[in-house]
Amino acid sequence: MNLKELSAFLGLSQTTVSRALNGYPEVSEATRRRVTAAAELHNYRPNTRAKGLATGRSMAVGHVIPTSTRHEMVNPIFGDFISGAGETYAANGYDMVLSMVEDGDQARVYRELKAKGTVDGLILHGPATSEPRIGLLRELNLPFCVHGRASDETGAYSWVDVNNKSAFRRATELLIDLGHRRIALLNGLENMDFAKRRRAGYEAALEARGIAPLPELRRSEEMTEEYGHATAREMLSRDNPPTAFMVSSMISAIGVRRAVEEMGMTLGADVSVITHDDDLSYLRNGGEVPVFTATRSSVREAGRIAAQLLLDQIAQPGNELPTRLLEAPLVLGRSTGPARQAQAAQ
Amino acid sequence: MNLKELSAFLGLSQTTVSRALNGYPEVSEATRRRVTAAAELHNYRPNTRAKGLATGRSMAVGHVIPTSTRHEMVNPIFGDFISGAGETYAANGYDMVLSMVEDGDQARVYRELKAKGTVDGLILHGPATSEPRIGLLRELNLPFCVHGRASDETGAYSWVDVNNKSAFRRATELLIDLGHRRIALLNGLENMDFAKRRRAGYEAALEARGIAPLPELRRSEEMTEEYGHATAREMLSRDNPPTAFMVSSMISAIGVRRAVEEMGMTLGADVSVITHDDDLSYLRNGGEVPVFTATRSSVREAGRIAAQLLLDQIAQPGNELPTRLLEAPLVLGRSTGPARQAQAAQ
DNA sequence: ATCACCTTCCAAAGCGCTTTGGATGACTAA
DNA sequence: TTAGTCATCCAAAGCGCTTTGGAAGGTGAT
Repeated sequence: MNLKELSAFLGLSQTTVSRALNGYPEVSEATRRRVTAAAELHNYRPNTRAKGLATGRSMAVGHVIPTSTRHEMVNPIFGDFISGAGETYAANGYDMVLSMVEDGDQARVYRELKAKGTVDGLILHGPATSEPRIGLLRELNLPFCVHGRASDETGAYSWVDVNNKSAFRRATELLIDLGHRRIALLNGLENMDFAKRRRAGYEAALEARGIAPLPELRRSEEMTEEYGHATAREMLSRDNPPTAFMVSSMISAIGVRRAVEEMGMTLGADVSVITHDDDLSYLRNGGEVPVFTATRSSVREAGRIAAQLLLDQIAQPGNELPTRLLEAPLVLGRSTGPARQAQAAQ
Repeated sequence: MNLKELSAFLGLSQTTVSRALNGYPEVSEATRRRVTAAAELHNYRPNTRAKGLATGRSMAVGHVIPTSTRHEMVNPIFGDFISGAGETYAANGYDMVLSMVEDGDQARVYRELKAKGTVDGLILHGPATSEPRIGLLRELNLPFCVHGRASDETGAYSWVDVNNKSAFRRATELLIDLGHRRIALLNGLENMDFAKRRRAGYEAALEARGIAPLPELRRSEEMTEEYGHATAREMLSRDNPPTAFMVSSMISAIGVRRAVEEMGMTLGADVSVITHDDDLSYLRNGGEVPVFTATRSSVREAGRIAAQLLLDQIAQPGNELPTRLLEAPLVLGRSTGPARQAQAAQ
């Protein structure tokens, strides 16, 4: 059933039917009711492409997901982020189109999405500290919202981010307060902006307490379980091992826990761990007392917000570019406790 | 830049330019080269909506991801599956549109996608044993491919599935061969088809060896880490605890491991665990010797294949509905070993 | 009765593409 | 020369919708 058929059925012009369905005032209430009833009856939905062609809008937003052939890693947080964003889109009549793109091809894909008119706007995932995509999207005149920030970017742009620096600073301070001095940092790849900020928070806390950050206690990799496991094993086997770990992801923290337990130690007693917790739906760090002490921030909620900020920009192009900084509270779990040497000293 | 402008620039008709770009033979090679060069120069890409309107196809396929408000669970395998599917789509010029939909709303969304003409086909995720969506899609005349199967469905449909039954049968047999008799099954929700098949494989192995499947050693839940942890703790605290676990997901298996180690036992020595491993990119069970003995099947590869089967159907509507059964080899890791009592008996 | 002014509706153009049904001219065969 | 064939190109219709620019009819004031 299309507009033509529906208006023939009603004995009305396409104009009137279209206006009735789109809430224009030039239609009497009586006919509007008649039209909507008939549309309902025949399960009429305007064809997306035709509508888009006529209005010049696609009613769709794009998510370009970087995948690298090197390690075929799909960021485990995408599921939750996209799920949150999807809620917002659904509530506003937008579709979400996903492109999986190899790192090098990103620019080409952005240009194509613009030229083909596939989407009205974009979410930019996984920003590096220096992020050429931002300039490109600005130049293409495509509305966008970044999940994260790009430290080196000087111009204004819309973003949603967690306050990574303050979260990691507070978490590190807690470890110091518990008597830990040798605190390792298992970070994500440090060309990623979030990782850079977390490291900054970690180092700020150490330096504020007169502790020198040690390069040998700092690692920066793709955040897999095996990374956490291998790194913790290696560090804990040293002569002067760390007594605590700051970890950038639950997945890697699980690897750290595996290493700790393999080596016959106990988490929260022999070794302390604080992780960042994205509050993933399939990896809850919950219960009355969480397993891991963690800086927690729901990435699903971030998705909801980013989508909303983007839709706002699309609806009102002239306005100031919206941003949102989310705080990540430090929740106390069972993976932290006083440092061994501190106990001995008391 | 649009067709009109491009053909004006070239001094050709829109017809000729369109034909040149789409590879029709009614154009001389010389003009074709001229046209493609100009298109390249101006970065011309045909508008998706206009093209779709003219051809009646959207060049997009839909993925409807079920989300339930009850537990807000996003299946952790979606990221990898979609990543695989996305590769296939990209290689064939298709877009992927995602809808996050609450369970109850699925039928409505399918009807809408059809009526609005948003997609040319669909991937059906998470089939239950009895799956009304299959009948609906058939009725809507939308090509689709199911990731998984639906046991109760009698008609033909296209699917890609892992041989869950034979995989879990073989895995259970291994545990029996190792001397285990009390083998627990931590399954997914058993209205899900895959879970039903895994249970069938597990029970077939037990019964073939004269072991009665015990209801108290069988659990069926959403496959979270906490589910694995809580269930293993509870079962291992009993008077007559299981000596081995068959687990339906790595995430839950990680929870089982946590419980085992918390209770002062060692995986592979005191308790054996075999899990299904979807070979997720962020949760590799790899290395020379994998952590978990597992039935392994790449869900990313399944995504690639499902997408291809769907595109084949769209391209050749008349053909037989393609299906594909993937075997999941049993890979030996460090989480399995001979049963304690068996050792004692020897 | 006349005019102005709403209210309610409609015909037709246009969005950017594909595709049908020729038109044109060059070349070949008789 | 004439007709037939081919290669190459084009004008215009159509995909399903929105939106512009009226038209028709009803109402109230004069």
